[in-house]
Amino acid sequence: MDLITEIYRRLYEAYGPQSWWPAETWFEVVVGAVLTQNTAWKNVERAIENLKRAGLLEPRKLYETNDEFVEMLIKPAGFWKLKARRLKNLLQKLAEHDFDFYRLRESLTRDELLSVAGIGPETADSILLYAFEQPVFVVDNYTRRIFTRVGVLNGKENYSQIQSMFQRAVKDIETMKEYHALLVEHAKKVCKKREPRCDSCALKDLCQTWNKVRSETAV
DNA sequence: GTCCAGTTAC
DNA sequence: GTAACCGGAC
Repeated sequence: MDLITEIYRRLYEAYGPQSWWPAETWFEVVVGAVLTQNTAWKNVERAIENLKRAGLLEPRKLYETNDEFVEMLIKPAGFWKLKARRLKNLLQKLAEHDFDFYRLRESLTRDELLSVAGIGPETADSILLYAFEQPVFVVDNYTRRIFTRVGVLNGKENYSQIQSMFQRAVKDIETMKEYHALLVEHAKKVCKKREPRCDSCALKDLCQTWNKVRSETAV
């Protein structure tokens, strides 16, 4: 069994099903994917709640709202001026498909998303996978951190190289959704940037970083 | 590498 | 105080 599959099994065993993305509608996934760029999810939740209360978590409504009002509502998520612009850019693209879920799911391509200013590979793939059920693996900073520490990556691979590696091992959409969610959970709870909790890590026996520390502190 | 630029964790 | 946060553009 390959390492990628084994790590999935370990994480699933440790954390259980995550049932991602945490959102009620496809459009909430889209908005959340933009707002969470380099931002703690807790702050994104506040921004989404503000949009929801204002009745703007609906594509046409948000598209027609002036930027200043949107900026005010999404402030808790940070980068507010930038992200209001990015949401508008993205909405303009969705408008080309009449904001229609089924039409978008049929015809919205990755290249189209990447052509939108402010939508990079991770945001595009999050939208494709979690909003429109397309089989793409989402690579984020957490994925890089965990697999670099374990020793599968050397830290110099680019996005598409890492994505290819996962997509060779994982084929079905549900596992792709679950795997990324489990990596996020693991990175937040255990494989943290500062003071990782290696002692309680489900991957420690597979992890180069952990084994290095162990061999150096052994008597 | 730097900017963006709010909120929490440490 | 400052590092970190489900990045992307320049």
